[in-house]
Amino acid sequence: MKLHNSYTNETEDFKPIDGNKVKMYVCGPTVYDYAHLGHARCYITWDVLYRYLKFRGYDVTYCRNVTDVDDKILKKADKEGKTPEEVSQYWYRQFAKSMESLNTLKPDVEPFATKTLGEMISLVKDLINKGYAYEVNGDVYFRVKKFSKYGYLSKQPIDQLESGARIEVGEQKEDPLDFALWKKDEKFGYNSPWGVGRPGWHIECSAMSRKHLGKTIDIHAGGADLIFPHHENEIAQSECANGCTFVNYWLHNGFVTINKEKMSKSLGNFLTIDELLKKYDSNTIRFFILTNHYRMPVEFSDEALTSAQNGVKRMLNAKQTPIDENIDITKTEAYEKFVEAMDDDLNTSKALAVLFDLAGRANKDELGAFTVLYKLATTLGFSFNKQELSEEEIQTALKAVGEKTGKDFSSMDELIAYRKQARAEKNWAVADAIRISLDECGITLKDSKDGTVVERK
RNA sequence: GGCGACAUGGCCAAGUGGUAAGGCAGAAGCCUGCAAAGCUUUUAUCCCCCGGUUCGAAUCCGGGUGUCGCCUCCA
Repeated sequence: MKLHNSYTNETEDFKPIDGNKVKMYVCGPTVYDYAHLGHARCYITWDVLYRYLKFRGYDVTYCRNVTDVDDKILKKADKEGKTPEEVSQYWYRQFAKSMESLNTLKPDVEPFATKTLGEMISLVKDLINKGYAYEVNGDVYFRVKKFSKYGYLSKQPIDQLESGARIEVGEQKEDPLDFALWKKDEKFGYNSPWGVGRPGWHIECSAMSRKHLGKTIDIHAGGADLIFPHHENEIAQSECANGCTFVNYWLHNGFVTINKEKMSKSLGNFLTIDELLKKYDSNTIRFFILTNHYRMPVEFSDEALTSAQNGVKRMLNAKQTPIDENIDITKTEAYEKFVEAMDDDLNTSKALAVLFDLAGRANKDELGAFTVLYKLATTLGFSFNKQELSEEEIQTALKAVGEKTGKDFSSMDELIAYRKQARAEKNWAVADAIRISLDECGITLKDSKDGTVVERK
């Protein structure tokens, strides 16, 4: 399989360090606010990679950290009169819920920064001992100029970076390029050899990655906005401390844009996952994201989401047959095409075309087509679980139909039976009134040879 | 200013040297009491513009134009 490595800027053959074992790290969220569609894209993309690697037989260890020590968390805690732990715990739960709603798999390891402080401190110590870092009045900085490969990932000439670098008030860096590994913080800090303070953001990932996956890992992924400075700094820290390559494959996803601008917290032009899920289901959001290649920008619009909704409906509403476990899907042409597409740097757009072809064949009663569709679509993280109508929805609908027809219905079955009778008597007016009334309640009624079904629109 | 990416039908999008996948929307037909769903058919002599290389380019090279991103926290 081939993956595009941001470090070399080339699409390379993927070869794990150790046989079929894959160590994969994804930069997780800083938990202080709602996750938005941009986050959804990132975590869905890497969820698909995780699922696909497993599908291809790799033994994957997926680590995604939680940054629970950060200026923004402290600010929020201060503002709301809560402890930083209360804030981060609350928002972590929200994040976890959103991820679950989006049908992403839980990472194998989900470390919290505050639970990895020992490793961070030992990493900073290593860097100081090797001369790559220095302490000034309780702050510790990394000596960027000592690491000759600095700027390689972001393709930035060092002199260019230099012209943009600034020393903030209160900082005592040797060089404007240097970045903080540890910041003095007497109010919210933790004990360290340099006094009470907090870790810098970049050291967190270096430490959590080393602790849970080791010194050299196969894949490190995240949003393209993390390339500089976050990932650049991680490389500097890890490679200087460990004396070996940090990551073999750097993978970065593109942004979600809205009105052609990057969707982000700072611009305030974001849609939260929760808001979105009120209007569109998780399959729709996943489909919307997977129609584009993961490195390309994706423009959000309601039109695009509606188009995704219609598309995914066609794909997943294919005529279902029981899953036949006797079918060896790897022997099918669809599997070959699917794998060829996905092996090519996760060409999900092409992979979806394979699924549409299978859906069409399932609808034409081709034996086994649905089984293959089911297995491949779930590999991309789509869910075939139809959301049942809730009791509340049913009661509301029964009431609405009751008012229209002047009849009391105690159950949906009774309603359907009544309508069946009406149809048998060619009482189209009643039959149609019921269907229209249900439609107004957001429920679609379909008549087919096999009977009548009702489902959410 | 430095660095990077992108430009394909009404919309989204794949394709990176051999004659334009797929989805959405639209149209026609079949099916249906009518719908919905499904099935069948149908929509780009052309891939931002101008040059060049080649038997042959959307695909390679040069030059434009436009859009976006990173260079500060950011998925």
